[in-house]
Amino acid sequence: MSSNLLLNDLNEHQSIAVSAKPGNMLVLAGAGSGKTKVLVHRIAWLIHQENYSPYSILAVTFTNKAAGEIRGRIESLLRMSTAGMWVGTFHSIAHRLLRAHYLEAGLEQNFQILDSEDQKRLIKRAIQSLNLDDNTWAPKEAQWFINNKKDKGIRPEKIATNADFHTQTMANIYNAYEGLCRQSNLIDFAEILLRAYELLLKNPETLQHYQTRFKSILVDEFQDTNTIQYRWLKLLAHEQNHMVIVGDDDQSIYGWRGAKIENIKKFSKDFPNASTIRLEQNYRSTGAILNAANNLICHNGERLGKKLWSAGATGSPIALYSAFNEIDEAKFVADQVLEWVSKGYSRSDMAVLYRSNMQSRVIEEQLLQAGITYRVYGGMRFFERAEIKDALGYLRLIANQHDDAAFERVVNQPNRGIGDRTLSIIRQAAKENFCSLWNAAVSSIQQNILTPRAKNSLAGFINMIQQMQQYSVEIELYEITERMFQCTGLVEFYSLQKGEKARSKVENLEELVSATKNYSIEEDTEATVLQSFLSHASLEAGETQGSEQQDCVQLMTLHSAKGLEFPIVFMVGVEEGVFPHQMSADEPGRLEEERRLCYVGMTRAMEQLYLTYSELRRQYGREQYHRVSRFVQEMGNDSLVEIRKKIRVQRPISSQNKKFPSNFNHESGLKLGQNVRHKKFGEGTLLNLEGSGSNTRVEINFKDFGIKRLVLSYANLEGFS
DNA sequence: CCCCCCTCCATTTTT
DNA sequence: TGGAGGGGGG
Repeated sequence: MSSNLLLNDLNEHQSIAVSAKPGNMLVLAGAGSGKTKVLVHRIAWLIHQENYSPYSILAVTFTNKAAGEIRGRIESLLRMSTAGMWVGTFHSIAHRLLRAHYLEAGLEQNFQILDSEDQKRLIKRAIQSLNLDDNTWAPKEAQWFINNKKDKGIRPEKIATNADFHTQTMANIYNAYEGLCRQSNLIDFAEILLRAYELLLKNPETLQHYQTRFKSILVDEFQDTNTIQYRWLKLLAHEQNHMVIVGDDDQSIYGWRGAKIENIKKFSKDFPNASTIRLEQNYRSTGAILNAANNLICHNGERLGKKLWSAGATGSPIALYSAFNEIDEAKFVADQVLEWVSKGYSRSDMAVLYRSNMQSRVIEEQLLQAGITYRVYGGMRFFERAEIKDALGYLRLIANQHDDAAFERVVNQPNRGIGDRTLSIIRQAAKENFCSLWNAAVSSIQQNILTPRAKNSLAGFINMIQQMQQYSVEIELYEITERMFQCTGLVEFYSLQKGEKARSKVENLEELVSATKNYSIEEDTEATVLQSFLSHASLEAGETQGSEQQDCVQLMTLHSAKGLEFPIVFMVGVEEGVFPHQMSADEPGRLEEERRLCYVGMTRAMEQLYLTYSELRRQYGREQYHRVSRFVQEMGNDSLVEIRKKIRVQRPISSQNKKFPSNFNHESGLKLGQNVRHKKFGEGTLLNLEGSGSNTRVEINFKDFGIKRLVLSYANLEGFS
């Protein structure tokens, strides 16, 4: 491949970035400026022009999707396999290091990954093991605390002993949780990064090996790196290698989960010889959209500075629609979709972007009513589904009996008579002997401290796992899975249940078998295929929906829209309190992140951007008036045009009125709002009446006792007026 | 031991 | 308003 070909369809700045002499480089790449293209071409350039071995390249991303895209584009550009190249997410690369150096990292060979749900369960156990109340000490909050500390590289012993009681207790929970993880040979997501960092920090020889191996380190979406990710990258840096970081401070929208926008500035400081290249030419959006986006983002202070421009047409102005209520807003979107479809656009050319997931409901209802197919992004992924996690739980126990998280999950799933009573005895034993639940279960069978029934069931369970474990070394992965389904009765359990839900669960389990059939081990480690598959399942949770729909409107949050583009974009709920969100509006820093989120949303649109807001919105069961978002005004009015529609939509009669029309007559002869007297509670007003005959229930607001629900036939009410 | 009802709560998400 | 989780009852 000639250098010409690699630089052929690049603009001046892209070309400079791609063909620069090897050295540290910061590429500030605006939205739609060909960031991935530069990354991919840079890698190709290093290989072809600078004679870098693919083996010496490390490319890091945040999502599997981005990593896959880089891989695919390199492969099609260079027509070579990327097998020797390290291209992956922070987590997958850190995991790869841990696999290769598990001893130095203080792990056992068969360590497995804990996803956030499992993590929460284990934290809950840690809380209980400290004899703390898990209502006062919410596992969710502790989980946040622990992950937050890990993201900053802080271990429990490093948390000041003179800290306040709350922090102290949290540190204790953190510590106890770490103990449980060690015992079960498990690591959570944050731990993968922290361990990999500590591995390199504590083993200079290993560090040196990778420093000399990776001659070029390329990082995508650098503005999203957190403290530990940055430190890890900095460790890998060396005089003899160089780093190319690509990012956009204006698109930093993950501050709330630890991303440090400052890392970009830190990079320039820590690598003073790094050159900076700006990619400002946008190939995606019309001039009108870019103009408004630029205007908006100028309201943020402390920017590195960047102004998107386009060589293309100005296009039509951004359309602003002021809806009467959220139903009207959704109807407007549906109407416009139909109009664009009639002009020849595909439904999949259009996306509806919203700030929070709950906003999708009304939109979905109206699209459904208009007969428009749609797809909602987000939600359960394949490997996160309960039935899949059950199956994986069994596979994990087969791979490692001391995996407490897996043990807890499947020991009584499907029900085999090992209830909470038995389990708490096992948990107690495990706690006292500092051993895994598995060992505790085995010894409590031997010691005869369980009821015969429980003992039997438990012994059966232990036996079953042991047997499957024995088989597992001889047979293929999919055979292990199929056999596991037979032995555990998991598929049978779901297929005996009725309904659409149960049917899809069985289908998912079958899908898991085909996933195991298709799986082939990616890299050579000492890990077994089973272990490797389990890691794969944890690190790559899979698609949201099993099968891609053909042609449908895309519904997603603004966050999940990052990196995507659509000819037509609807940004809905552009109101104060919704966007910017109420909870982010007060703090200047968080407001700026909301503004960046708005910027990200706008720059998704290629041809036409709609902004809609609703004057009246039903939220949390009450109606509230909203003003248009401050962001709209900040966009300036030279690229905006307001759309008006004549039809006004009335809200349907509220559900309460539907249930009880005004002429409602109950067989009891009682009327809502009527005064009644009760022997014990005295006088009150009848609020509600449900059911009939002996099942009739009443809700009464008593003067002295407040609202009570009673069964009418027992209440002996006396009506009066 | 399971199911139902009540209460409480309510951004954004990847790995 | 609606979903999830906890507690109580059958």
